[in-house]
Amino acid sequence: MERRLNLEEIGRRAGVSRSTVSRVVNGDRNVSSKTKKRVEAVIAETGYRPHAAARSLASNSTDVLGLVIPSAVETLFDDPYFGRLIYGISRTTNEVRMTLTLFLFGEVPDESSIISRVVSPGLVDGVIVTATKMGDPLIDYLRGTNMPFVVIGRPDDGGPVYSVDVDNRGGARAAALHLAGLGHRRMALISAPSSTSAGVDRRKGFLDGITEAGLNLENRVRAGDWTESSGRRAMEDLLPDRPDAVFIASDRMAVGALGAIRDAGLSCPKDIAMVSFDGLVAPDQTVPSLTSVAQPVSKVGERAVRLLKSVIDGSVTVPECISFPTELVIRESCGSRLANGM
Amino acid sequence: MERRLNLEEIGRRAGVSRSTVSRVVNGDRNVSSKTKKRVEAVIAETGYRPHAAARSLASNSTDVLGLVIPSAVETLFDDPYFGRLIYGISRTTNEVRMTLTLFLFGEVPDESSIISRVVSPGLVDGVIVTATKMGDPLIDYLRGTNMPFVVIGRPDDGGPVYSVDVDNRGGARAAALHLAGLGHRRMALISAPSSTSAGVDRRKGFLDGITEAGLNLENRVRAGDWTESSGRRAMEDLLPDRPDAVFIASDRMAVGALGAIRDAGLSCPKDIAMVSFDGLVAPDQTVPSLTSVAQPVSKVGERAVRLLKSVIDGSVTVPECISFPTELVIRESCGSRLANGM
DNA sequence: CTGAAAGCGCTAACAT
DNA sequence: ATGTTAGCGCTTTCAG
Repeated sequence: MERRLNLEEIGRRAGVSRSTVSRVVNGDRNVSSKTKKRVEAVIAETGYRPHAAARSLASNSTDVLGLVIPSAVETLFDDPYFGRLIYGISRTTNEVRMTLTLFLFGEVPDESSIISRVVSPGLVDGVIVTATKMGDPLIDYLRGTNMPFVVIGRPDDGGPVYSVDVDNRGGARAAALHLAGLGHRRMALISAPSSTSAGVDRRKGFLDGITEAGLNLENRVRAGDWTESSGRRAMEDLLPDRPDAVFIASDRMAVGALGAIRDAGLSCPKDIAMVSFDGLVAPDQTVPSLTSVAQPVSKVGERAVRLLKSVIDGSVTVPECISFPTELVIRESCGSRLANGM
Repeated sequence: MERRLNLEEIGRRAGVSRSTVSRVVNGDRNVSSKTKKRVEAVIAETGYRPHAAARSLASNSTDVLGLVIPSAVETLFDDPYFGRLIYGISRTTNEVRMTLTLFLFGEVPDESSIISRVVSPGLVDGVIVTATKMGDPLIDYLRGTNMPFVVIGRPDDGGPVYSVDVDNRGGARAAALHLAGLGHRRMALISAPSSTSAGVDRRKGFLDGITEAGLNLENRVRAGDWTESSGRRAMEDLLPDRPDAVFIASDRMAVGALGAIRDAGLSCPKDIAMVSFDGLVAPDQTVPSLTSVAQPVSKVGERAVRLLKSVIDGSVTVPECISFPTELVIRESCGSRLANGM
């Protein structure tokens, strides 16, 4: 009859106690190398793997971390942002030898049942929360639990949290100043939803720059929803107002806008110059290539994991907001190479 | 002093035993409604949540399922396929009240350590394996364990597994016949990697159709790697051979190819007709809109979850391969509307 | 309908 | 360096 493969059984076969086997498995130094060899041999030949749940229960730590993505179902398919972010998070999670659990909120009815699972003790050691809508109750809810969490983005109410963000405002401001420096006067904005912190900050930053340059937008402002088609529609809607340059709050929307410009028989950057945000579209994927405010997405993911780990193990205890700089990557769509005679 | 919140403590406060509380939590019918009310009240006011690890250990089931995506890092960012698939899987996982854990293999060194975590008992009840390279040892490895698993795609060696796939071959064949019916004779193929089953099957299917139509491809075949830029390069490389129509094994690559055609001063579909595969690009995202063999990606994900659940709970015990039909969605890029005078 | 009691497989403090 | 022991919080017979 087959015995269940556990510490006790491995110990029996190796002629040691279960504690010793546990020590070997966990790399405890207090084991003679002779014993260690023997135990490792038994483990190898039996294919023994420790039972994760038992280990979690006894050690009160799961080595699992959760990634919560609420209400972003539409853009998740369409925007390379989340793929990149998940990649950065996943890679780092592997690196620190943990496991990643994904909590994707789709429709609203999911929400409460998922939330309660997120904070269920013994499932994850901590969570990363991303793409939170401004005023999302999730943050407050998490504050009320003792589940460690890190927010990606800027939580709206300014309350103390651990967070990782990029300098959306500064990046968008730089875009405005760059376009103004190129001589554009009738600038326009295609913004992202003001329900997200990135949307709000990029809008503010662009307006900062516009104001600094002594310009204004008049009515040349349209709202997109991160999707390519929303960018196209916004651009179509904007064309009658004859902007000479436009800042678009995401690459994905910019790709849509490029289509609208082309369809209207106009040329970017000659008729309309364009700067977008993200830096996630390769130069050879669009004509013209996109001048874009690049954000280090996978670094953000990596940092969020490391920060969360520090919060979990108690090495960081005072809320900190990490912000990564953004960088204006100049390519063709802004027309500055043309302007410089290149 | 604060007591730990567990079954025992809830029972103490409600004046019942821990067993009764457990019954209430798990919806056991053998509890008087009076007792049930009282216990539920205590649970609500204390915010008690059962300890997942303890539950897993005692019940020998985690209610967690794993999604394994090996070696697909490049396309994960770029191709809407994985977003859609993850969405379908995640939605269904929520629906059946389970939790989803993500195992993303990045670089090779990750692999063995992740694999061993995947099959670690007490972590997940079963896994869905996707995007497996042909000949990937992972399938064989999983066969050697008693971890339930479902493969998305077609495992290469034909051994018995539970799998969910789409009719790649039939769909690609339909594409060939459609183009042939439109009168094209110098057809071309931009294929996907032959290291993947979808790549192989779409290629075979297209060749089936070409042969049936009494045509051949001569040397008008190029290989892409699923990315947009590979599609662009392949198309550029193909143009000197003057194809009058091309089948491209994925939408993403087709978008790249469209750019190459445009840059060459040619027109799709007038100069080159095009049919691609996936049906994942909205009609308004490209000009012309893509005629594409649509596959029901999120349904595949949903079915995989349900099948896996059946395997886990033992209600399905004989390996079955589920295949979803594909559907040729005719839009502009194939030129059939022009041909019909529409 | 409810309670008592025996584990699930592991960790960690303690003892030797 | 190794073994002993007492839980971790839950489910699940088994009694009653």
